[in-house]
Amino acid sequence: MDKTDKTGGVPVPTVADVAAAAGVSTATVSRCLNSPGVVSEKTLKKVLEAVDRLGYAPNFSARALASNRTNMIGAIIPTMENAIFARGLQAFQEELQKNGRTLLVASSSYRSDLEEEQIRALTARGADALLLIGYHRDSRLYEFLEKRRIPYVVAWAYDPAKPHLSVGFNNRAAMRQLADEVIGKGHRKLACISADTAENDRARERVNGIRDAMEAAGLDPASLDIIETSYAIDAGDAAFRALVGAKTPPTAVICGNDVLAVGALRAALALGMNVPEDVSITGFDNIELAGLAPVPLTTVHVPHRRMGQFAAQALLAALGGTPPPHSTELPAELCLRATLARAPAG
Amino acid sequence: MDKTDKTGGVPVPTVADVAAAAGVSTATVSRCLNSPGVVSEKTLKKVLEAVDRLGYAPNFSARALASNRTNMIGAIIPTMENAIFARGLQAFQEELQKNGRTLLVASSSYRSDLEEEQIRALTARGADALLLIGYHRDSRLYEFLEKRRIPYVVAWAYDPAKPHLSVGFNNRAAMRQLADEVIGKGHRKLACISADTAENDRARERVNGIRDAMEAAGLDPASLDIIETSYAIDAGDAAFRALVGAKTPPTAVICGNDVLAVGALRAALALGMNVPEDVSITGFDNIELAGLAPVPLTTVHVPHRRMGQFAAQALLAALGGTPPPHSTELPAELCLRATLARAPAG
DNA sequence: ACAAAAAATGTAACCGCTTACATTCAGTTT
DNA sequence: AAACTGAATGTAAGCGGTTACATTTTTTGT
Repeated sequence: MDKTDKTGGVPVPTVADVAAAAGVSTATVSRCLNSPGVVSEKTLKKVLEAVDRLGYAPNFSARALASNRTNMIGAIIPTMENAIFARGLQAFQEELQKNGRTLLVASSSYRSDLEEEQIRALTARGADALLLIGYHRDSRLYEFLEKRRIPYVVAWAYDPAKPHLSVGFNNRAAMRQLADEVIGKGHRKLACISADTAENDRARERVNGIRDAMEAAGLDPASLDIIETSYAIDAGDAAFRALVGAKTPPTAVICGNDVLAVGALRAALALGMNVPEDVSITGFDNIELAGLAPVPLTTVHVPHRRMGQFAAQALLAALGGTPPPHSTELPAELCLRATLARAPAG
Repeated sequence: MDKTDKTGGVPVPTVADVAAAAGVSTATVSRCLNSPGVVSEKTLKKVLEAVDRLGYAPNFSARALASNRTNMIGAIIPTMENAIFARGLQAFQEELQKNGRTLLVASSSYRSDLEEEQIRALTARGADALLLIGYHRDSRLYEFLEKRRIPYVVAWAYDPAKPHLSVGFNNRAAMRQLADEVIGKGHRKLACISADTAENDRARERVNGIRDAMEAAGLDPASLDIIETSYAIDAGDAAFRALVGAKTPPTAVICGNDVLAVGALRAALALGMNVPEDVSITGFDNIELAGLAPVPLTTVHVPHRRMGQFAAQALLAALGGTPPPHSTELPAELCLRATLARAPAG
């Protein structure tokens, strides 16, 4: 306690100071803080009293070094910009906090190369476990994590065939359900605005879900017009204009997420079309925006908060050992609003 | 390299391994990584070669313990739920990343007690610097940070009178500007839906801005109906209903942020009112939602991304020493859309 | 009351890295 | 060639905790 820290700040008390103040050894202080059960009532009280008299707080770097765990959990998400992951991330963080863990965040901007970099960066930083979005990534990375014994959970997707711990929903089935609904309304000429499907398994599965529905309904899946673009309102707007400019414009445009759908909707209205009378538009995610759009969006409700919370619990279980973590499939439910209606006659 | 890590994972190479492989001392390895300038070309190459042959990555906890800096920067924001802080936080993180720092996140749910807890938690975790939102907090906390010599930046607000490093805009002046515009449209009976002003200086300043405008226009500031509520769409909806139920309902409802405004707008439309013919509604922030609401929202545009980026730069400067950091006032500009119009005759 | 078992506490090594200081080495200067 | 530099490298002492193991204290059984 008598030495000032390197930056000239105020001296910060250490275990040794607390030990001295309480008249015990540093080991006992450490035990009082980490496994209070094994020390006697009397010393526990004595030590805790000293702790808060001195305002002691353990140095996490030292603790991390000695115990080989940082109590930090990393999350690598495609973006924090819009609400797609924000709610889930918030829930994830709340759950971690409740359990004394801290959240490390990095964003990959939907790029695999950046994601890889971030995974390595966060593990180097000592993240005890990781939250990852979707399954698509180089198998090298999965091997890296397995070798290092770093627990991870794949969220926002659920595929029982995949060997990874995951918490999410079946993107393909959810979109299939929505597409069934669309087709049930008499739409025959469908189009789709999607994120890049090459590196984004959720986007890919959603498109597959549409194809499944078409096939089941006797429509040719190849007749589905697909535009792949980035997840932005303007991109949705532009894509929609391209689609309706085609020789046989679709009567329904199924979008890979709500952001694209809102962009498409904006374009439709700007072009003087009536939604849903002239064209139906659907989204995916059910972010706040969806219910508040100029025409409330028909979409698929994704259980953001529960996903975040369950993902945190799964990782904590994986770290703590008990009970063993298990993958969880959460339901994604149709959310029917105003942008979907019967196909115009013709 | 011959010992396996505690969890039974694969052995992770250490400086000692690299040193042995390169035939130098650990000090030299450390220097190659941290100040390559002071070692000879030859050894540098030798060491770097060994580093990537062994796949060595420094252990950050050890590094942090030894060097007394973690290269992690903490951000404590009220919420990640909606887009209010998300864009800024994303920009903040990008800038940190570009400079080899990692972002630690905690959210306070707009509660001072939780914020205090988080500030202490993140500093205990070793955050080298902190991003804080707004000025309002116990002076004990500021003293704590000063004593510990932990740089911090206050963002989303800018008040030259405050002694803290800050990056943001003048909430009062920005709202004043908007209120001037509202009053200029002939509105005389104003109301305001705000977040709690007791613990939220940004909310408070915004309300003060409205009062400034009223005073300047010869209106009695005391005639401003204020409802304080939480930042949620439903809260805005409920507050609006309460306001229009009064004996002399306002012709313009100025909301503390876009989320509240969208709620108010929803309520107005649900009540069968025409916006802006029957009532004007304004927001604040210009989040994505604002431009896409059923009636596009008149609001104040806040430079989210630049704030995040500048805040990061200011902290990096404070840590690096050069150049010395300085507070920055960014402009917040009026964003006139459809929800504001002339007051109805009467 | 005494030995044995159990519980509580202390001692000290170690986690992996940085860095002050000591040492070595190569190049100048005289 | 000796003495003197300054640059490059090595040695080893921490950084602040945790924890295996040793030791002391308390409890239990007879």
